[in-house]
Formats: sequence, C-alpha cells, structure tokens
Amino acid sequence: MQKHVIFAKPSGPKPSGNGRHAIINYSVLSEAVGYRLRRAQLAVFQDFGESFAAEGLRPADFSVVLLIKHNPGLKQSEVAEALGIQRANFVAIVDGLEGRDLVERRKSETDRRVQALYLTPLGEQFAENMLATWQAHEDRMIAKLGGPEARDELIRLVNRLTE
Amino acid sequence: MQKHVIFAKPSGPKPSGNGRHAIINYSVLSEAVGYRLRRAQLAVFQDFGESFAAEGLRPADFSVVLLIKHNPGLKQSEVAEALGIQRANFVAIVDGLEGRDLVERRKSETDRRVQALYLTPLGEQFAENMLATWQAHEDRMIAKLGGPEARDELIRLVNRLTE
DNA sequence: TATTGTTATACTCTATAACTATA
DNA sequence: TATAGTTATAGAGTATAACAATA
Repeated sequence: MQKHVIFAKPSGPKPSGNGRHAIINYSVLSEAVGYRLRRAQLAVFQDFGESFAAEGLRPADFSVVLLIKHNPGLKQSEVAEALGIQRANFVAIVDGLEGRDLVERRKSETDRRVQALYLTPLGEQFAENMLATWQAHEDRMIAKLGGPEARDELIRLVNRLTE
Repeated sequence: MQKHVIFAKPSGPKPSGNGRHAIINYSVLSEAVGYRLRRAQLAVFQDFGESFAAEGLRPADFSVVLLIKHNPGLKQSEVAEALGIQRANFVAIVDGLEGRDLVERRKSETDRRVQALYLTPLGEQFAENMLATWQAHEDRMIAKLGGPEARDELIRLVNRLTE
C-alpha cells in the first residue's frame, strides 16, 4: 500500500541505556511555548499515525480528503492554500489520493487551467470510515486533556498564536 | 555563517491569486487538536526563526546550548535523549556547535566511550545573548496568548498530551 | 556481550525556480 | 502579462543499520 513506514516511532520499551536516567535541569525549556507545543504536537501526530497506520494516511491526506468532502469542486490551489501547502508540493498529494481512487481531478469548463477536486464514490465511503477512526483518535486526545471544555480552552489559546 | 536559509517563509504580502479567497468549510479541522496544534507550532517556530535568523540558530541548537549551560558535563546521549533526538542525528548538531566554538566535547576519564559536553567561554557568552533574544520572542508569544496566566494554562494543557 | 559515538543511507517534508497551457 | 498546475531539485529533519572503540 504505502512503501514507507509512516510515523515510525518506538512502540515497545526502549532497550537503550541502563534504565537509569540522568536528572536534567531543563531551565526555561519547561515553560517555553514553542518547545512544549512542538513536543505535544509530535505526541498527537504519533497517535494519529498509529491510528491510520493500516490506511497509510498521513495528516495532510486526512485534511485534503476532509476539505474536498465538504467543499467539492474547489480548485487545487485553493485547497493547498487553505492548508498552508505550496501548490508545487500539493501535486504529489493529490496524485497519491487520485492513484488510490479516492479523489478525482476535473478540468473546469470555464477555465481550462484549473483542476477542480471531487471525492470519488470510493472516496466518499473512505471519508466516512476515516472520520470514525479520526474521532476515536480525537476522543483519546480530549480524554488526555481532561474533557471537551479543556479541549475548547486549548483550541482557543493556540488559535491566538496563529491569528 | 549558515549556508542555508533557516525557516524561510513569506515576509512580505502574498502576490498570489486575485485577492479574493474562497470561502471554505473546514469541518472538524477547526477544532482538531492535532491540526490546530501544528499550525500554532509552525507560527511560533516562524517567529523563533526570524528572531534568530542573524545567528543562524535553529530550535534544536537553542535547546542543546541551553541544556549544556545548565547541565555541564552531560553525555551526548543524555542530552540527545532528553530532547528526543536520536543519537545518530545528534552528532551533526554537536559538530555544528563545536565548529562555531560554542560547545566542547571532552572524553570522560572514567569511561573513554563517552563524550561529555561543556560550553566554551564563547559559548557561555553566546548563551547570555541567546537567552535575551529568546526572551523577547517568548514575550511576543505570551502577549499573543493574552498574558502569563494564559501561557501557564496553555503549558498545563499541552503537557497533558505529552505525559 | 552491551554501550557510546559515529558514519552512511534513505525517506519525508518543504522551498524555489522554471516550464506548459491557458487566460 | 498573469495564473494554475506541473516538474525538477535542493535543503532540513528524521529513522535505521552497521561499525569501531570501549566497557
């Protein structure tokens, strides 16, 4: 299906070292927004990767399928921009999804330069299963956070960093 | 100093498109922990990269210098593990810092396999300036979040995802 | 035998330039 | 002239295997 391991990461206990851990002073790193955000994001993507290992679906693939499902007919460049992906790099992503018969490119009648994106029937079905798998993943993250209110608070806070 | 642009990203206004933006339904992506966390982390690293563009210092370099400053004499593998960096990939990072005369490797007397890490005098001085630059960056992030209390709350929440 | 640091290698993600076909 | 999609390419980050020196 997918030639490479996606999100490979330790699954068993680490055989490294002698079991003892050095006591380390992390200084400001403990409270550094960027560092803590990065580590947390990696942990979440780790769980996401394990959830979708069988499907070989990466975060970008998930986002693209979701956006096309809810916005059929969008131009490639519009989906790419919405996700912060450069259009040059977006081509391979759509190629992959089209090669799995999940997404279809249709040349616009009014502007022959643009490729409008749609889910195939298989893609629609895939999206349903994908969302169920994703919801289970998201529920784990929400549980770790301490519930839906904590999740809402987290989203509210991180959005301030992006705006 | 550094051959490659670090954290290259748009600095000016985007010349793309005609100015109009497609109205897009993001569906669950708007509230997805992984997606929002990722976008926020990229925004923070973006600011970090701009802050340290002149020094050519990447987030990993910053963390390594900081950890050695506060834990002189740690083994390479201990610093690497503390930061979640594989020891094989950590070699090039230390090579870079040693090449800039910021960090020094010293072979342990008691175990000739290990390289203990120390800041050079230049490294100590560098660390001071680095921390001042970092604090300015961090203050911008805290301001965006809405103050130190909001920052503390964010750290508390994201830590639950890593633990 | 096991561990530390190292080298080599491969894959993913991302950034940039240049091309094509259309407008 | 400008835009949408594409190709090619290069750099950065990361994962794995294997080796030498040392324990």
